[in-house]
Amino acid sequence: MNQTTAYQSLAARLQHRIGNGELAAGSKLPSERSLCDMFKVSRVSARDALHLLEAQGMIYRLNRLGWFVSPPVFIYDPTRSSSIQEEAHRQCRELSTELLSASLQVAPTRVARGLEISPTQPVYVVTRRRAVDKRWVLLEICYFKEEYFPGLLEQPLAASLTVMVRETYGFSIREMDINISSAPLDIEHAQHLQVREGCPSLRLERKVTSNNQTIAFEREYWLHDAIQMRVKGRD
Amino acid sequence: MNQTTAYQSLAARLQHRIGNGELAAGSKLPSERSLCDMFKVSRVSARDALHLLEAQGMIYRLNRLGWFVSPPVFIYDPTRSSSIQEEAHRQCRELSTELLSASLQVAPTRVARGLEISPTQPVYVVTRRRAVDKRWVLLEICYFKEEYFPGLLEQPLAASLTVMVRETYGFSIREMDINISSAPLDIEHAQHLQVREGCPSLRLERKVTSNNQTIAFEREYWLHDAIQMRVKGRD
DNA sequence: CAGTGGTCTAGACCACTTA
DNA sequence: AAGTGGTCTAGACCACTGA
Repeated sequence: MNQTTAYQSLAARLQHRIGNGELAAGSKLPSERSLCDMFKVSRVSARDALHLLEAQGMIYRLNRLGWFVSPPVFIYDPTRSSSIQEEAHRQCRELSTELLSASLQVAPTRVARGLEISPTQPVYVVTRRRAVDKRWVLLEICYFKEEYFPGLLEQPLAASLTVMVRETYGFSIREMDINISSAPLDIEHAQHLQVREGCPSLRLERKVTSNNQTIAFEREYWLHDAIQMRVKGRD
Repeated sequence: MNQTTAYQSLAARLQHRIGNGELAAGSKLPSERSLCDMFKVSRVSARDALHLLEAQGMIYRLNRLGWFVSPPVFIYDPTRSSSIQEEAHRQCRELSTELLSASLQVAPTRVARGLEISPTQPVYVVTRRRAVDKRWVLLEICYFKEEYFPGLLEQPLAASLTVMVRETYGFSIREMDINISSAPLDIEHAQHLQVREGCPSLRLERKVTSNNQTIAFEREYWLHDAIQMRVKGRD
């Protein structure tokens, strides 16, 4: 009934090669034109197959660089008390972090509302990108209330912020409100992650409170195929 | 720098018409060939524009029926104690439920592990699909431990299962383990939701426990652009 | 510079739905 | 039967990358 079209059968064959390890995780696929020759299909069909596998999270692309086999998903608890760093170590994944910017500036309206401050009040904004096994998969933007975090810009901001909040500033985090949705990446965020504008992502918003004070607000954009979330829920 | 290509400018123009209400939520877009004529582009470019808007969650398609403007996202707390039914009512959304199948059968390995039973032990399996504002957006598969739910197949299974568990069987739910990930729909699930095989979805797995007993396991597949999740987290 | 993916054209046939 | 989206071909040029 199904699997009769050219692009579906090409996708199935590639999937098979990925499954049996002929194409290893992280490795580059043959170029689109090679695939056309190898499998006797037009480039449109080859690309349709690649798009299908991309939607399924089997492969991903780096803008104009090529198509690559996806590594296993990263498992993540957004209500974490532990840092992503620690989590990655537990899963034997290599994690790297790059600081993109850090400054004191006025927060977007929605963030100001989350932080319960006036929209004209400046906050610390820290933007970073993070890679799991060398692939950039996470863009994070953290907003810190100025009053609670004196001297924040002098801290080592490429290191764990969770640890910094806990140890340098002495906050014990007890409650977090979390919001998860699917959202397209805008052009700037997409470029940082080396993907196309509009690429679907999992957006996670987190309001961080300590002793009934909202002290920070974070926004994370995860490439949708790179992450799996675990939440321990209570009634 | 950007927005110079044919498909991007077409996408932008459609987005504008959706934004200003010229194309209302739920309404059908002009056919692909009409768009080609109207905007003087090839069909490939027109489809690229539609795919972009689809990835952004602005529009969706029903297999071979056409493209439609997406209604607002449904907001949902997966650690809910209230039923989806009640939640929809609160958001003034119309919700409908259709029972697809219900039977006593052997559970898949992964589910048996979640339920902490042997892989050969039969469980009640209830499959349903649900629509928000007439669009099928959710496929749910519930596995109930046989011993805790005598006579389950005689219950009104198109009604709220949350309420049934609570009132007919007398369980008060206190804890739930939840797993959220992006997953492609297999062909059977896709057909029930009238979308294409491989279409990305948000998959939610929930282990339901009451008094430290695992009584049920649920799996939900949400169309990724239809839902936003709110989680109240604690440390 | 050669090769890559990204974009694009102008056609075509098929499977399916609706009238 | 007419119209839709789904698939497909065989080309083409461009922007960008890496050697």
